Amino acid sequence: MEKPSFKRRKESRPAEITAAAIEEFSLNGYESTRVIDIARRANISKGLLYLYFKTKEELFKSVIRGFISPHIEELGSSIEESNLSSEEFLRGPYLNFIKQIPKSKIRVIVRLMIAEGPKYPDLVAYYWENVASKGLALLQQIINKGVRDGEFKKTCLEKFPQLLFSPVVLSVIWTIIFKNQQDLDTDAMLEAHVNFLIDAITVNK
Amino acid sequence: MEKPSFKRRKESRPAEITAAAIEEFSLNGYESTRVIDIARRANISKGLLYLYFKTKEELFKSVIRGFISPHIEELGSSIEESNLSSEEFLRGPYLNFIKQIPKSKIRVIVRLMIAEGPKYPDLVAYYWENVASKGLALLQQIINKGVRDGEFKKTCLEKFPQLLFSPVVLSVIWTIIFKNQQDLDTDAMLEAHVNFLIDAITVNK
DNA sequence: TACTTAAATGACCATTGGGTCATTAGGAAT
DNA sequence: ATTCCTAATGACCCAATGGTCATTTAAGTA
Repeated sequence: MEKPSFKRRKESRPAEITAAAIEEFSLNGYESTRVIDIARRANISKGLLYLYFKTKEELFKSVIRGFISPHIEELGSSIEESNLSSEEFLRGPYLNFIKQIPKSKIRVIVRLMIAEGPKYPDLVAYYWENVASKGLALLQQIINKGVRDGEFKKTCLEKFPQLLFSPVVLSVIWTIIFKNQQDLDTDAMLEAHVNFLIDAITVNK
Repeated sequence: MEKPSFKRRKESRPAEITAAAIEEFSLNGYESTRVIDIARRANISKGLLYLYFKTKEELFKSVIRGFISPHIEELGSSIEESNLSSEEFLRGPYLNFIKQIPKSKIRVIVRLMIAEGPKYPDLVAYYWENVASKGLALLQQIINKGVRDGEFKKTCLEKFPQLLFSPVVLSVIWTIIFKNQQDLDTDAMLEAHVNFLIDAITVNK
């Protein structure tokens, strides 16, 4: 347990540094985070950090990329279980997935993308291609399937699947900004929204 | 027109500086914006800027506060015209109001609040008290009135008026981040959303 | 045990950028 | 014209920080 002692651990270093970096970046954003603080949190010297990452910027990008991959997986696996009806999918895997978003560290990514995105277009492009566009396509797919199967009516959700997702965005932003002003029960809100939508677009009655 | 020449213009300086600051902050965020760049854009020296604003941080706060006031006015005046039914209000003044948000410089404020908010709690508090909470209250008021008047059904919008607003947030974020990836017709989306909601919650049929 | 490799250190460098202040000069008043 | 006040300047100061590199030391090997 103790301080693991400053031994040689080539393989585990990058992950440790990355983890430390997430913490620091999430605390202060990119610019105000000092490399030395990341190094200290990772229990290494500044010099060693620069042995594994060429620059602060490279570390930053590495952090974001590393953080995204796991979520792609998760997204992918949701698609697999698609023997469910569209309604079942939305009420089940989809709702569960989005419920955890405002509570997870995805907040950090969102904050960093908004704050630093304009300065790192290649990062945004990466994020778009690997996460956002895929998520959007998934939503569209689900909705279209519902319509095709006669489960859902034709609505603006076909054209703007973002509307299904927008409360998630609001939840994330809210928890970043207004955490100390007013709590928002994001679970309840997201669930209410899904119920509301399904109620509004299902065919029968 | 020419360079206005470096004359004494005590009264107009603060506004000029503030305007320049908005531009620069919106370009680079808070940290990466250098005071000298703001000064240059305002056609003054760095020293003069410090005659009108004690620190970079004070200037930052001043910018945000100055930017918010006008929008409070606008919000206020919307309430005045409340001889409209809730549906009319939503389709009319409300829709017009939100349509312009993703196109206006409010983007800058949102970006800065997300990026720097955690570091300036007093700014967030100010923003919450003067803008966010008021806007939320207005929404709630409209919805409640609709329900009271028998115009709307009882729905989750009563408890989560944020759901009415969430596509606006998504639009703003989208235009900040994915401007270069994929355009989003925010006008169409916001209009579609309002129509959709009203359709789903109006009582008759 | 002696030797070698490279992981790890931290003192150091160079630059950047917020903030200051002695000095200059516009323009109003006499 | 002369004087005076202060808006305006920009050279300067210094703390902070990203990045480097000569040196140290852990650990594998013969």
